[in-house]
Amino acid sequence: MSSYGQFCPVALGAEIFAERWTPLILREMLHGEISFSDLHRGVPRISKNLLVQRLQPLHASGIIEQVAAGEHRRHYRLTVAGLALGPVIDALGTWGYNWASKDLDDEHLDPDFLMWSLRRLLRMDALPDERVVVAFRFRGHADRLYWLVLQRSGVDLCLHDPGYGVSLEVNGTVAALAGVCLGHAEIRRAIHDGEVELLGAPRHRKGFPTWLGVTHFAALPKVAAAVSR
Amino acid sequence: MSSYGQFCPVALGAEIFAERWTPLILREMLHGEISFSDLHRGVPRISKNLLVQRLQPLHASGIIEQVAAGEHRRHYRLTVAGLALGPVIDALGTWGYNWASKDLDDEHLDPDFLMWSLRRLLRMDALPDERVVVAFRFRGHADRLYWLVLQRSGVDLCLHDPGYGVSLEVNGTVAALAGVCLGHAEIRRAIHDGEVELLGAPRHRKGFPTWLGVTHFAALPKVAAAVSR
DNA sequence: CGGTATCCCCCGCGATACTG
DNA sequence: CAGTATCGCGGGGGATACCG
Repeated sequence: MSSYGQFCPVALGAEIFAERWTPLILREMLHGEISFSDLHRGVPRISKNLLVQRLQPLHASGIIEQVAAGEHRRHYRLTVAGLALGPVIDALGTWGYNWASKDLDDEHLDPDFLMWSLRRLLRMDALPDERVVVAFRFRGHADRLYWLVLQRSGVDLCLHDPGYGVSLEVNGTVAALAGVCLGHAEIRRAIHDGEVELLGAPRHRKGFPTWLGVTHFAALPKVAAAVSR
Repeated sequence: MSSYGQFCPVALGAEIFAERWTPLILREMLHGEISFSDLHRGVPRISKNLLVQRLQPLHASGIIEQVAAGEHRRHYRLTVAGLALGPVIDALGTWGYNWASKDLDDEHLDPDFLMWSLRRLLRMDALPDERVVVAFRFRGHADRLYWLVLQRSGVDLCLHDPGYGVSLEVNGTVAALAGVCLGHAEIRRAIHDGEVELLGAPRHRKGFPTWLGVTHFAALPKVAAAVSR
């Protein structure tokens, strides 16, 4: 029995929404049409099997649908009912931002997800005209390297050297850059404090801080009583 | 691993909120201080074991706390951080009301929960001065009887005849009365259509429709596109 | 009332391989 | 890329009994 057995609107909503992984899947889909692979990149710790299992009831409930995306490609997209879940995601994220995002433990600081977030938060209009390749290396994760290929026409995240040469190297802690994404820290201050180190030509070191955006939750009025736990 | 591994506020919120049963538990607690037993009555299909298991992380996260309630009694209560989850419950219920409350299947129409809802939705100020005992019997659930003891000083729900004598007898379908609670149907119309039958003195049959309230979600602006599924 | 303690079963989920 | 198929395990959770 997967039903709560209640006709209460909260219970009816929870049957669909309050399922493990589902809020994260919906969060990704709120950014627009998306392919299965990109969806998986946004929620990397879910298995493909389980992702499919989560998408099925969302489809059956009329919350998502599939649309053709070129030859032999399909994308997922929210329906009107799915878009109506936006305020729920927003309310949940607002709570999470105010009450749970201050002291993050290592468990929440996956560099894969950080890179995917940095990619999403890039301020496209602030990027330089030339192509810039930025390499990232994180303390405590020496085994993983990332390359961000920045162009105004589009941005790529690579796990292997794309071969164009590296314009800027970023070394730092995941915590510091996550704090920047969340708007809890200033990138320039993190650099000054040595939590993030930039290696490259001065124009790229100067430019980098201007390319990064922050989550839209950072624009919320702060809750004074919110404590770190 | 119970963490999503993401520092995103939505993920951080979901780790706590999007757990099975948790939204229903929080919904009950938003009504104010509550004892373990009453909490269980509002979520009758959860086991006591599991209810305790769900309360523990809420306590550890600083969302709920326990307060003394007389000698040897304790109640649960939301903290400030817990009250801040109110907008999330509200957003979820709003979605559920608009997109999932139109066509309910039997699985969602548990008479136990209906009675608990009726009890909560009674308009205390509209009750008569005298004590009135209302007995309920539902089609398809002939084995279960309920008595609602109405007094302006307080209301009791009993599973055994309280012995004061019965002033009014209500026979009907769970679906019809659930529709009334949700504001989808008018109780007078349900009576006229034979979905609900009242047996008793005329003044009680006249009074009964005035005693019932509807969920506050019914006051929302209707979403035109919302379909029944 | 307000929970613990214990037993045990099932299925949710991860790992791995495969397909069009 | 976009999933499906299969196997196997672990623990989530139901049932029941107990306790202060």
